[in-house]
Amino acid sequence: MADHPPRPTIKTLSEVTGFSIATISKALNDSPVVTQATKAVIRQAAGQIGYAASLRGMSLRTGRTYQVAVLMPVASASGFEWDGVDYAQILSGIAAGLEGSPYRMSVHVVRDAEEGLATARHVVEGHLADGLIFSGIQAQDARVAYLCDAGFPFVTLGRCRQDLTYAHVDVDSEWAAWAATSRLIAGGHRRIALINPDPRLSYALDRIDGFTRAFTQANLPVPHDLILGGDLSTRFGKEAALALARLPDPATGFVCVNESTALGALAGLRDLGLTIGREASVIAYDDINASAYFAPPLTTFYLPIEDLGRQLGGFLLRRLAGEDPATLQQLTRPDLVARQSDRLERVLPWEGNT
Amino acid sequence: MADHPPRPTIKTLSEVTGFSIATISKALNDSPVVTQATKAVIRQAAGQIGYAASLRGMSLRTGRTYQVAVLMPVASASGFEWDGVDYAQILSGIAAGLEGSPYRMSVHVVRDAEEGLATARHVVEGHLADGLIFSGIQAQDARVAYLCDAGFPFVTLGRCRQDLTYAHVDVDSEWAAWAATSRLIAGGHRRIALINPDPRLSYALDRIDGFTRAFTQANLPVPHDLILGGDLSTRFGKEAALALARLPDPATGFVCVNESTALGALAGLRDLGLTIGREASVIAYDDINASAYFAPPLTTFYLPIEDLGRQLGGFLLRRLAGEDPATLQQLTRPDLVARQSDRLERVLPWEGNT
DNA sequence: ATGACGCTTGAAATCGTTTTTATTCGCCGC
DNA sequence: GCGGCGAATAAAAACGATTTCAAGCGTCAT
Repeated sequence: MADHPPRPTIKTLSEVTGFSIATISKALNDSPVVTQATKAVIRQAAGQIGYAASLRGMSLRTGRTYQVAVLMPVASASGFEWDGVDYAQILSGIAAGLEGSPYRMSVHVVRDAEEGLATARHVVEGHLADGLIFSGIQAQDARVAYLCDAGFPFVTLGRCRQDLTYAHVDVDSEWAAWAATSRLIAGGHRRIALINPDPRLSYALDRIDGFTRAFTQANLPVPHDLILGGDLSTRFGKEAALALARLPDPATGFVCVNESTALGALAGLRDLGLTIGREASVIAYDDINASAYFAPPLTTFYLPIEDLGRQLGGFLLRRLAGEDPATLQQLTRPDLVARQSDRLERVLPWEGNT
Repeated sequence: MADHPPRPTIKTLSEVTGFSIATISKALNDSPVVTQATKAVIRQAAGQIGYAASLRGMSLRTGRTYQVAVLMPVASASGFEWDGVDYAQILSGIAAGLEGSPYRMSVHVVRDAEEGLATARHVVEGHLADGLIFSGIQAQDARVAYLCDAGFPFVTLGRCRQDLTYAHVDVDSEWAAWAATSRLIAGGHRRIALINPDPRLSYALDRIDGFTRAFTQANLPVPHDLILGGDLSTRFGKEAALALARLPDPATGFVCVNESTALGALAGLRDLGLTIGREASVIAYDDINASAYFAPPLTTFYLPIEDLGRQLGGFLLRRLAGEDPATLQQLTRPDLVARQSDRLERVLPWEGNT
């Protein structure tokens, strides 16, 4: 190991300037008790010798860690199948939202919701971080309940269905599912499938709500038999599409939860010899801009997940500054990106009547 | 905020057991100066009251942070185009490799190599972590050189081309490119393109080497004009394939750097009305198991990136324990996953001669 | 003249560990 | 009987910051 020159501490700065360490500390923290003149001298000297407060020292004294913990879900259950979620982009956004603050980001990998709760507990009880960010919110979410109860600052990507006040950023899944379904209905589809994630997830329920609303608004029966919940893997998308398209009264429209499942659905429909855009239509949530390159390019609802991450980071910072969580809530509506035709081109028996 | 019962410190434990905090500390660190009997008593009591040493305190005293920093590259340059890299899986692997140790993982987002160097410097000089893990190694990599020089423990995913000894995990890209190219040559292709990443990356050069070796071994001229370097985006894959397939003497075989570019290449070739698997063939590196669902399913070389991550974590732990970096080096050969036909089916002028 | 009062700065305590040094105590040898 | 030694534990210093409280020092009213 090469030996670096020892990094300056507050003591070094004290010797250099002649002020006591107490004054130095107060000056650098902009305390009102020290004169502007003194502050100026100290700041100047600090810049001069390249002093930066040691997070370790601060941390021990203040009890704060200057760390933000992020719970990153990873779908090891499905054997690391691709799930179409670019979590790196979310992390990138969070980091961007934290930029300029002294907070750094630590990432904890969690395999499922139970492990998520255990990790949250661990972080809180071990004071491993000052705040928490996580996603994959369930309708009844034990982590949200626990953290609210513990009074620990956190922001979630997604909302649970419990009556709790907490900071969150979310996407209007109900609206998106409604819009996607309505679009397919307008294109002549009647047998529309909803390829959904794990039904315990809050946004899975939101999507079902939107899906249902589209049918009731159009005065059509809701095809409950075409709602399938699974994981986000391409494999599930394919299996689901195959099953749904092989029914006696098959599905012709598919509202997929994301691009990964949509890719699977396309593969399944292709295997059945169906031409997408003519005999079947697929619509998806789009996190990563890949559906533009599918065959055919898919109509999607685009979520700027990097922006959402940025919001998460920003909200957590404000929450840490003491802001009321009730004011830190945001709902984003995804943008429609129309690509492939959603029109069913075979003869529609009900066409004449409309 | 709800108030927790204050977490037990070493002082609490001292009061409970009657031993001094010095003895407690030594006992828990298994120092030989304290008797087995005393250790047993102290450990028992520690378990009883649920004592866990505060990382803050340890950190301040020892100078260690018990953190491992990971530099996560994010391709914001291309406007968050999908790059087909599931960094979450790598992080998951690293976390798995770190499991059981007191080390946690902090993630620093870096946009390019320069920022990577700046962040590495910041981590080292600010003592933000005890070790570093990063990827995207360039042939001449400033980060590797700096960290070697500073004597800071690190492990890389990838090898640079400088004569330095450091811990690393890598994939045999030379071999993979050779194998992919050879396979296409055997399938009758002569105009084979290499869709490569940024040519400053070390593995980009490895791939060119393997590509070249396949041609020289087959006594064929190397089509230097068909080597294109860009980013990992689907967009680049498409643009590259379009350009290469429109040449007067067009490429018919495409060795892509990953599934994202391969998806783009497929889209481009499809736009030109070419049938993949008959008039053109595409082979790729496969990180995420998505190519099985492409049209047609692609032949790939599969990289188990979660395993690589695990190795990275394990190696760093051993490096932190003082192990010689020369013993912490590993090269993995990816597995061939044969899917689509690599055979060129139009009439081959040279077929008669072989 | 003196005590109270601002105003600014300094001394000291504190956070929870580890590590160096000191202390206690029994025992052995002379 | 006493110095010395080894083994076990205790005391104290240190890491680098923040925070509480005290101190110095003009100014002004009494």
